[in-house]
Amino acid sequence: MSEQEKKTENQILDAAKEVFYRKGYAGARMQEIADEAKINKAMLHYYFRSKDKLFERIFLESFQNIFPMIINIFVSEDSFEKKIEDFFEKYLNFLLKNPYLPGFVLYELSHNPDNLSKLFEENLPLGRIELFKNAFAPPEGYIQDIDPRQLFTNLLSWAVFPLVAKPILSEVYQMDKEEYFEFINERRTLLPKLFLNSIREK
Amino acid sequence: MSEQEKKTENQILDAAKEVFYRKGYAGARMQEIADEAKINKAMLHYYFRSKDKLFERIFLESFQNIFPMIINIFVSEDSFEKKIEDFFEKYLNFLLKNPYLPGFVLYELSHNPDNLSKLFEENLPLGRIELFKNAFAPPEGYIQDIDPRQLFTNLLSWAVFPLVAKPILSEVYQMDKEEYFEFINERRTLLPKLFLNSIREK
DNA sequence: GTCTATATCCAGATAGAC
DNA sequence: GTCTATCTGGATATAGAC
Repeated sequence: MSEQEKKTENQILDAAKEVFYRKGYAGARMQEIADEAKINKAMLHYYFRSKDKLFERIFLESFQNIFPMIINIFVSEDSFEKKIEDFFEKYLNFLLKNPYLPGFVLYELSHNPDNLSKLFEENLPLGRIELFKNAFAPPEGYIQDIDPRQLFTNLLSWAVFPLVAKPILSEVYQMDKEEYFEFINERRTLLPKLFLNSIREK
Repeated sequence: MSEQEKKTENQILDAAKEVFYRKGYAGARMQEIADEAKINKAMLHYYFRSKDKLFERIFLESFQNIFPMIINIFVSEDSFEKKIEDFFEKYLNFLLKNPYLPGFVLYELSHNPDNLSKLFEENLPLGRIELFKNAFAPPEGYIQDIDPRQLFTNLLSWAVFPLVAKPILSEVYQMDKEEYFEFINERRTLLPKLFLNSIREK
């Protein structure tokens, strides 16, 4: 593949990501992607054959981007507290750079649950339940009799939801883009404290 | 309006809600709504003129359903602890009965942010910031120097996110529909404890 | 008010010249 | 590989008979 082809392909992929993230699969238009990529509509089909194929490419990349970081953090040998800190620090950082990603993946998954289990099998390590049980057992000093999956859900909720709900929350709180960014940014240090507090044995 | 008309209209509204919730605005098809309502496609237009108008009706109703309960709970004269308990109890109960509602509203809002502020102005009480400041000031015994909006965000995240992310989480946790329902149900009593813990002064 | 048939439009995809 | 022009299917919407 020539340099020029590579460049065009990347232009298309960037544009497609942009449009699919904003509009979703059903709402996206090939014409809009072409405009955004500053190329001709026919070229899209030349490079990617169909809207489906182009979408699949974008979706898979996005999907695969979401999980590795979480898993890596939790299989590490660090202390429980360090894992929690790392999670919020790194994951919020990642989400701030890709604010539309979680909403996109969540939405498309819940509207096309068909290949969901296949997707997970192919892209996530087996034995993921055991992984949670082990990685998510709070040590002494913390409440013991809580389903680790509840705790993990809480962790994820605090990190992801404020980005998915950005349009609503920034409206309710009357924040502009920068203020909301800063609001999320504060959570990087706030959430580890609150989360550990929430399960601390008294 | 006759009884028969009323009945037909309700059939359509129920069907439209079902389909829009599952597919979103762009993905929904008038034909599918007609089938679901067991009527003719032309009847849809006779009753609601256009897809846009039908959607608007469904969306507005859904939007208005989400907020009143939250507000009512937090402007009550109950103790802070009671408010938190009430919130999770009632709101999770509501969400369990309407599992697709939050995802639908979140998604459509983030993809059509145009009329968002108008929507809020017309459907939510003024001075909502003051409302949060007052309703969300934790009393003595709790950490004081945290932005109340952060706390409210945390509250909402724990309640709403697990439903929006149901397809993913139930897959990761390998739960079927009933198990996931029970999983959410457990949170009604779990979350108040954890949330209050998270901000308790030591 | 309800239906069938049809108009209109638009989006995805392709043909074919260069 | 890139473009213009065009095909085709499908979706919203309407006309018009009953």
